[in-house]
Amino acid sequence: MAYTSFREDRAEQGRSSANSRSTTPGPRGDDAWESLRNAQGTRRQTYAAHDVIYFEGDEAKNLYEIVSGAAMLYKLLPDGRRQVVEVLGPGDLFGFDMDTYHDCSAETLVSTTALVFSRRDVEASTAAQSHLTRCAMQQVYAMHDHAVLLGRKSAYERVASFLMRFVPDRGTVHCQGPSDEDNDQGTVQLNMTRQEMADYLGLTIETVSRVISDMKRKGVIRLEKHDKVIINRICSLCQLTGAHAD
Amino acid sequence: MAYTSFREDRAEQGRSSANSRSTTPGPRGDDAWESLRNAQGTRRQTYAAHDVIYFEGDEAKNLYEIVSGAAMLYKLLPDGRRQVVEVLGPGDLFGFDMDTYHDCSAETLVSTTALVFSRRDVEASTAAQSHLTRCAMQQVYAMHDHAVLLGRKSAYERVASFLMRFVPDRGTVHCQGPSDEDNDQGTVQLNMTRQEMADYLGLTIETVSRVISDMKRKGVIRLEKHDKVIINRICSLCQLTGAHAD
DNA sequence: CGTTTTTTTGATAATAATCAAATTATGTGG
DNA sequence: CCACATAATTTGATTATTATCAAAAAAACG
Repeated sequence: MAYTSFREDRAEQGRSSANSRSTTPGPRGDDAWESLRNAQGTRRQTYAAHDVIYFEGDEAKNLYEIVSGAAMLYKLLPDGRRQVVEVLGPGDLFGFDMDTYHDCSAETLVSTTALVFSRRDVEASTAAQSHLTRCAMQQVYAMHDHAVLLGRKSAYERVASFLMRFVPDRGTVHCQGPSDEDNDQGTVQLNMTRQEMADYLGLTIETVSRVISDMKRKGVIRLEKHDKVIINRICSLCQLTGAHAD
Repeated sequence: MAYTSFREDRAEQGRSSANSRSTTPGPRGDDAWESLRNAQGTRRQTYAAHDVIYFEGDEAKNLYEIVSGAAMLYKLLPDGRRQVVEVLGPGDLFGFDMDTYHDCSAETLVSTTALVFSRRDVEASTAAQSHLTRCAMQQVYAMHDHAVLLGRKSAYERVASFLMRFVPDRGTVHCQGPSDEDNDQGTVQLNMTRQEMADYLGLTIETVSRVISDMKRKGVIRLEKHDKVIINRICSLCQLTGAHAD
């Protein structure tokens, strides 16, 4: 089993979890959102890897939805320190700081296709607001988890948490353990450089590298070409995230 | 001039900044929100200081709006490490993880009055969604800033940033400098214990205490009774936040 | 006024950053 | 396809920052 670090299924997941509480058959706001995708002002845009989509401080005119690929949002301190605040994949929305100016810069990690919505269209559609709200809430959730990682986890725990994030159906509250007890492997395609990982995890590039090397030495993971991580036992890696009691 | 650490004017600020982009005279969603405040299922609740409003994992039935006072949201790791992820004041909304369960615990910092909205009412009002969206976006903004603080700032910079956060109209992009060049003082009433500050800033209680003592020694601030900070020169403190080039 | 809690201070240890160099991967033109 | 140049990653030695452990001082409370 192999999967990329940016789940194709994340949009679907959000949708289904949102529905789980509702007794109505389909998502309410998503029909409106679907029609926005075909609106006049909506266009499809492709970017190369490491293209800047917008800079922090640019006027916020558009809202973006990733169709395929991956992007990151980051902020810079004047002395050059960088913090990557979000890593986004298909189905994720960004740029919806629609009031005035973008609070972050946005850059692709790999070659990416995105839908670009105009502010006018989104604001005009009250029905689409509920989809927007749900996405914003989802991001607040993700940021809460990330605050725990940045504020309270060790370097080892941060890297382990980062890798686990890209393993589907594992490490979450709903985790049912391995489907096959004897073969609990997984493959994660890292679409980020060590520097990008470091800036996301609040570490230096050297520390990230050292932790990965150490995990390799301990037999937790195996590498293929620096950017492909084979997890030997997912459960073992999960134990290293700090999210488990034992 | 004295002000509490939890601005009474924050709700107003959010509203006015939201309007600045619009040519319509009044906020659109806020009328709907105002009517929700008087809805059937809405009640007013008061809490003592350090009351738990809900626990992480509790079913999310309600949405809360702080009328007066202050609260924090936090997450715990199984070994007891705590991260305070948000500090909230009047006008702020929380608990809107309405899908399933609360992702954080919520606790008051001081005695607090809140409006409690029922999930049903909020979901029924599509117009109110835009207010909800705006609040969620505002929280995403705040979390981005906090990620920079947690991931990239030193202990000294974290404490300085924390104090500056409660100085109105200063330290933001819109800061116009001191109104009176010779008297750039300010007073911040800390409504948090050292432990709560430490858990918010990703530090230990000892480090927070040491930084504050050091700022005192250097003449940047002055203390009154541990929880009242007098900033001698706001600009000097601002220089210590890491957000300035020089 | 004594007790309890919170905060501060001190000494030491641990973790991760920094500085420096080696190694490995990637890309290019012949 | 290979040699070379360039960029990214890894590894090593050392330092800096913050955590931890321990105790004293100050504040809050009944």
